[in-house]
Amino acid sequence: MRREKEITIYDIAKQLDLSAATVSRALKDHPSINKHTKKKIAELAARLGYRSNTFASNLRKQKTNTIGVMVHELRSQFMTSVLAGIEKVTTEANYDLIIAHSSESAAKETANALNLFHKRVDGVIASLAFDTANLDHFAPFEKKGIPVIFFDRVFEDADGAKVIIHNRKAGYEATSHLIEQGCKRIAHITANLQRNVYAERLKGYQQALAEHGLKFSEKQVIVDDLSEEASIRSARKILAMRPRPDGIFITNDFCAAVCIQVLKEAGIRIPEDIAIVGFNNDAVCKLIEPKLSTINYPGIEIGEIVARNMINHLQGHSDINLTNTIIIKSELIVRASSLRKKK
Amino acid sequence: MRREKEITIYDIAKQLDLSAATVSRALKDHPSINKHTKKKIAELAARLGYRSNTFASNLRKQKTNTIGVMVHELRSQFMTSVLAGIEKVTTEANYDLIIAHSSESAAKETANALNLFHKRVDGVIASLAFDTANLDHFAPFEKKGIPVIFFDRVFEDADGAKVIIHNRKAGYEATSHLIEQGCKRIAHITANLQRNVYAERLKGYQQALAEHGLKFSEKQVIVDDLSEEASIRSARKILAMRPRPDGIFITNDFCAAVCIQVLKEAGIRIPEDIAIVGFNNDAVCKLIEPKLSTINYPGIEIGEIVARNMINHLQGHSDINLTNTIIIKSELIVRASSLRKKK
DNA sequence: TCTGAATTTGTAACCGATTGCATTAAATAT
DNA sequence: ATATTTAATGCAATCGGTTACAAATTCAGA
Repeated sequence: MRREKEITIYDIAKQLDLSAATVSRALKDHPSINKHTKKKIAELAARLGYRSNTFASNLRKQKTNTIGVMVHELRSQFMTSVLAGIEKVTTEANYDLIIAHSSESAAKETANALNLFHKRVDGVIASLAFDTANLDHFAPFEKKGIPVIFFDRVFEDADGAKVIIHNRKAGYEATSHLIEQGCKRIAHITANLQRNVYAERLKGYQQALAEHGLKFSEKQVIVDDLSEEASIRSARKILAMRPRPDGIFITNDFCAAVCIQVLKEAGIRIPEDIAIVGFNNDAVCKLIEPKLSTINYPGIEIGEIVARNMINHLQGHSDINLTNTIIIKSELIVRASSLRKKK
Repeated sequence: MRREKEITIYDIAKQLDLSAATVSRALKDHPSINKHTKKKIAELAARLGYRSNTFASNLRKQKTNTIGVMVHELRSQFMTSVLAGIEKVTTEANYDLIIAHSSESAAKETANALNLFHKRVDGVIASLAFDTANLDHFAPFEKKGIPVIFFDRVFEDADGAKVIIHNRKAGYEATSHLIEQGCKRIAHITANLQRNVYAERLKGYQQALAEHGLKFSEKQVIVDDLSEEASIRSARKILAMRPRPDGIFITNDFCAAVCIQVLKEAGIRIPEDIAIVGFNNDAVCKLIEPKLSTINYPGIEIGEIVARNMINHLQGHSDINLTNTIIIKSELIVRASSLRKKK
């Protein structure tokens, strides 16, 4: 298991009686190298199993060809879809990814940002943690001119590029749909309202209520953390409400699935007694009984668009500093959990 | 947005009238540097916003501090759990990850291996694609002495380190459980039998049948690809069997969830008419109706153990070439989908 | 045959951190 | 006061690829 010596451009140069400069240029198809020479070099390189040393190259070029991705959680359908989309685009463009996840902790997010900064990523793609209160930890990137693009969880008022869906509109559509299905007392289960996604969905919910002459009450809004335990807690709160809600807009499919289960066990019929709309269009929507109405939040597309913008910026084809916000289409998908009226 | 000049150890050295060597040693806490000097250097480094250049360091040290992870699919609970486990351990040890996924294609897997090889990862952690037929594409790593550890989908007979569960035992327990619940005609839905995980589970299934005096028939084994469409196809095949099975051991939870849905729609009662056991213990198990019995396949632990072994090897604390196979504990979790008898 | 341009290749200085081998200074022993 | 350790720091080469600039070669046109 003795390691073979690594082949360098100097080895190739020596064998062909050329200079390292010529080999270097030939291997990257520089126009001023003779075609015939290029072919000889390429052949020998292949035969010797030459592999370019990225570190030497990066050191000299002062580029890392690496993009940092900061996410709040890896283990959700949505996030893995986003990552798959990012990966597709960046791989094609020959960029590496460093994926860092904060486990929903602002402290860990700060540490991750610092780490990526030290690793000298060329750009950062980020979705904020549950309790992130400001963007100070992204300041070093800005100071050095390193592009940062946010997606999903963002500060909508902050400067900087972001890719999001129209959360308010989505919340509005989900709630309006419940109203159209005859719901009069619609509750809302959501998470930390400091996060734009939840705050905006709430606004959409309120707007729909207002426009249809239903009055809004803070008591109908349950804020917790979307974990399994929180979901059970939330469902129990719904059961305890008097009068009981006849519709719920839940800001996450997994949470909705757990709630449905608790409600069903308590003898509630869905959608007859309570109609429910979730959010994200995770695979679980189609597996539970009844199937879950939801808002389609297309992770792959989001990932592809974020990554495409990043790459274009890094390669000088465009400038994200001129872009502020990109809004991706999302739409309501109606399934059995909210369908009371036959068309 | 003008980029500030990057600070190097030379800048620090000059300002303190020291040599770069001293600064380099001080920053990594080398014992032969005076405590007082170290403190001065650390302070100035912090004040100037110094960040070490990984490329220069890697180039000199001939190490990348990067581990390549090759997976067949990102978008499953199991795999993201494994990744979370790997990430936890490698981050602590200050290693980066490059994650490459093959989308279940052997061709893409080969390309990924080559890519990681050129990126000079220090080690590789891999789970094989659906149709990978040999390990030739890992030969370059072996030749250079780069450690490769396989997990989940492996070639059990091949040399090399691997981390797996006892799939045959798991298949045996799942099937035995169904038999104990009174099932007489037990079908098995699985995937490509070239993959050890499926082949072994099948063996366990056969063994359980044999030991309990039930006869095995190839007609009771359905092999497809575990996608949603395949799962529907498989469920329809079950419905068409005469006599109809009264128990099914399905080698994947998602597939089992889809099957249950199709069967329920056809009027089959679960578990009364057909009892079902899945595999993996994904979140979906507890969300569907009835809740799914399954084999707990602990992704996080697998990831942590694989990564821990890799790091220990890389740091010289142990040698994976002396290890062959690590078997992780897995166990049957009984839920409503298979529970016919009350205790 | 000679000149200027075009083509092709070479020279050498980087990029920034690491480390074996001095060297110097300070402390201890004789 | 001198010899011997011990502690602290410096020197300089090295890792491998890139690129501005210089040099050599070839070719066309006069």
